[in-house]
Amino acid sequence: MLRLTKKADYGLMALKYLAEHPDSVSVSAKDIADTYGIPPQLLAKVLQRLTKVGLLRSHAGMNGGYELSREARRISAFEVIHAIDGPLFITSCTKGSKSCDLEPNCTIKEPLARVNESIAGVLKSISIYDLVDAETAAGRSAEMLVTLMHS
Amino acid sequence: MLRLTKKADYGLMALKYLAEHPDSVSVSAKDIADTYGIPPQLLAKVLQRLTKVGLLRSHAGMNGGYELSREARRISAFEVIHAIDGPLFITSCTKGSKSCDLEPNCTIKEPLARVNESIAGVLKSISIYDLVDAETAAGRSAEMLVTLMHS
DNA sequence: CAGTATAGGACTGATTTTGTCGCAGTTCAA
DNA sequence: TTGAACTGCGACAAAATCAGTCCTATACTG
Repeated sequence: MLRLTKKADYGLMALKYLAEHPDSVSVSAKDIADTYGIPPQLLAKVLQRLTKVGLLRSHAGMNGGYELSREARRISAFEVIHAIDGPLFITSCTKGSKSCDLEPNCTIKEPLARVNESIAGVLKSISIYDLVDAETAAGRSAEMLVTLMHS
Repeated sequence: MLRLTKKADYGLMALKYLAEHPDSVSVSAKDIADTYGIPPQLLAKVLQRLTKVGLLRSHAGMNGGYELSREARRISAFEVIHAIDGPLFITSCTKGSKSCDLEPNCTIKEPLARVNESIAGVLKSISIYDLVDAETAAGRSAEMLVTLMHS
């Protein structure tokens, strides 16, 4: 439960790949798909969406491909996931603007909104760069938070 | 994306209801389903599962129903969600014990494990009681964490 | 122009989620 | 002791979502 779609996974992996290859001017969707064994056309769509929201810059034609539009350190996992999977709602009732259709009202929605924010916060604190170098400050801070919350 | 199933929602709502009615010896699935407009048989299954994992005590027969097996303060949202939706994995690749089937290896899985733990931590810090009284310490601590992470 | 890429719509199949049905066992109370 | 009101559970059906493919158009390079 509570898991990312494969598309979001693919997107994060692709961005990580791009962050690891800053030398290459641009990398094609096929290149990335091949190295990870991802269906190329599916990854292409994911990258197209990430381009649309401005996280990537695309370059059509021969030797074309994608590149990060910002440095990896300034792209959060949240942005990627949000772009691909849509808005983050932990409760199944909150569908966009419309309120819960359950009778009196979804009495649980409001208190869980905080949880939602907490999770979004965690995701926002993780950058693509953190995926490359797992031993980074943000990673450690996330760990710290866990222990902090357990206390 | 990243949302609970309706079953988990129903489960949380039901537990909250039970926490709000400690006077009643036991409440039937139908009672709760009626007050919230939830399909009764579906809620019944959810409650059966929660009983199975020991969060509820059931009582068959006339005037039967369910009651919390512990005080609301000592039942976490995590336990409920875990019981209903299964283990919490943010990456779609981590299916149980088996590692990712993506080619070299899902390079993203390991760094996201921390995120997973952070989210689990947030969920563990929220009790059923917190859902009843949204202005509780744990709720505030969760809020605090969000601001802390944004800094 | 030929080849390689992105852009994107339409569509199909797989998987998951949601909800229903039917039946067996339990308890209570008239 | 019988029937109504419950839980417990497996099998199914319906609906929604996700994953993946196909096809066509367009853009850029040499």
